[in-house]
Amino acid sequence: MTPEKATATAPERGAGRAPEAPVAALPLRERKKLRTRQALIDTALELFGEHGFDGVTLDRLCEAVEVSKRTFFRAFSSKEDVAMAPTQDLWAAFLDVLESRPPDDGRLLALLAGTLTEAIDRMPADGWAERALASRRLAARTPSMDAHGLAFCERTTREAVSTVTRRFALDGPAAVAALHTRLAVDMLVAAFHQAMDGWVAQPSGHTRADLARRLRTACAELPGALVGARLGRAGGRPQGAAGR
Amino acid sequence: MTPEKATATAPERGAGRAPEAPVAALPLRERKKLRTRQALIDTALELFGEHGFDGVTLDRLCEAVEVSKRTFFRAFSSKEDVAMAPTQDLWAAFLDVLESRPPDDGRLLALLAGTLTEAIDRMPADGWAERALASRRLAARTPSMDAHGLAFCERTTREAVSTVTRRFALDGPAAVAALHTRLAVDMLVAAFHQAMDGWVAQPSGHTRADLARRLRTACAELPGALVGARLGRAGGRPQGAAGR
DNA sequence: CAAGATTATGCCACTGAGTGGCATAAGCCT
DNA sequence: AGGCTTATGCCACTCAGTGGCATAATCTTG
Repeated sequence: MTPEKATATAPERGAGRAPEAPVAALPLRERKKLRTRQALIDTALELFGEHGFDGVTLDRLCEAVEVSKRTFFRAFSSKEDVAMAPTQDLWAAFLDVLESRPPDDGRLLALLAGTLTEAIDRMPADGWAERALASRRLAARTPSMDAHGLAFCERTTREAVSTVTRRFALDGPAAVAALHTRLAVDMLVAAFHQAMDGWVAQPSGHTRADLARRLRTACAELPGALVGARLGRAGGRPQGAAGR
Repeated sequence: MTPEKATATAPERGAGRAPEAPVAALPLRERKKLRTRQALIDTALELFGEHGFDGVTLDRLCEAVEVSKRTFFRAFSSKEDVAMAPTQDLWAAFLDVLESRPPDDGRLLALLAGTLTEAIDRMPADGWAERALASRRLAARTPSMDAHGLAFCERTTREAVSTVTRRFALDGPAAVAALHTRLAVDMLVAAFHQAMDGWVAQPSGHTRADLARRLRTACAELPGALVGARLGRAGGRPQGAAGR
């Protein structure tokens, strides 16, 4: 009723995560929308973290942010959507970087890994890591979020494949190239998941830099997993655990 | 109300997909339950195929099978679930085979691929391929099914990793072995998806054998995707694919 | 700066998925 | 056959998500 709706909640958290547009210098209307959106994300992550994803109804969330449910669904496509905003922002940046990256002569996988690393770098320094962490921890214990996350990942993968196909020429017959592209992106995703899992699991030190480091490590392990992963001779000396 | 509920629909389609139990020789009660389940699957695939996933309400489906909605939810955990039964059966068989497979000295990925091939072989010869095809085509145009499918795949992957970890010793440090195992399973999944996509896309010849063949092909391409996928010199001769 | 065109929001009613409780009927066991 | 177990049907309910329409805010133009 009163003019200020979302203004009350999340008062000065201006730092948005708009990939390319400078936050200010936007029409007032847009800025307001972004603020509402961000307030919904922050409040949602907070409430979900406290009471669990299923323990908070949309009505409750909307009430907390002082926004109608109708408005919520104009900003997000589903309840899961709002809780996955950090991940979605990352991959949106990934596609963005991929789109503008100069052609390369090296390996496709290296190109993709570099692109994702740069995307991580582009995330806002202020609160992204915290939000991403909260989001991932939530997803880990919320099946429906996990499902939506996977679906989003799949959509993104397809888009990445399409972009790569359009922008970068691959050696070999077209059919084989298509196969390789898809598999390469899948491998990047697998490595990223691996990195994310480790990153989330650690007790502290959740920085973007550390996530990027873990991504590099996981990518470096890919060849080993493919070529080197041999089954042991059932009882061979367990020098295995010594390594770490 | 009348005693025969699901008997009317899907009268003689006895061939279930129970992985290990002989269909007959089960308590009557169980057989009835299985019949209802199968009737729900068949009718669902039929109705969904005709009117789209969102074009059929559960009430309509339940009415067609003459079963109450409550009963539906005792057989399936969600609307998506019923439409994904074929895929779920396949992976259940995969885990089953993996559990009872003798240790091996070769590559992990080869072991996994062989296991999945055997699982494909175990699917009922009569109608599985048709159901799987209908299910996949439906999933392709139904986001929520896609999401659920991915989530199921993820759960299965975790279980497979856990089984491999328990039953097969891997060379190398434990942490690296865990990494390799997960990545190897992910690669198998990627290859399987690739195979499935091609299989579904072809106009005819949807047999289990052909699916298995496509799986082998996709697995064979994995090394190429990892090691060989080089970005072309923008016109350099395509000798890249030769390496295999 | 005022008036009109845009566009976001709130409110209301509605569909449809999914759940819990309880009575009943079917299959099961002895 | 009679009692036990378990599946089913029915009913009422919660909650996610949508469409329509009136209102109010922002933007644009003269």
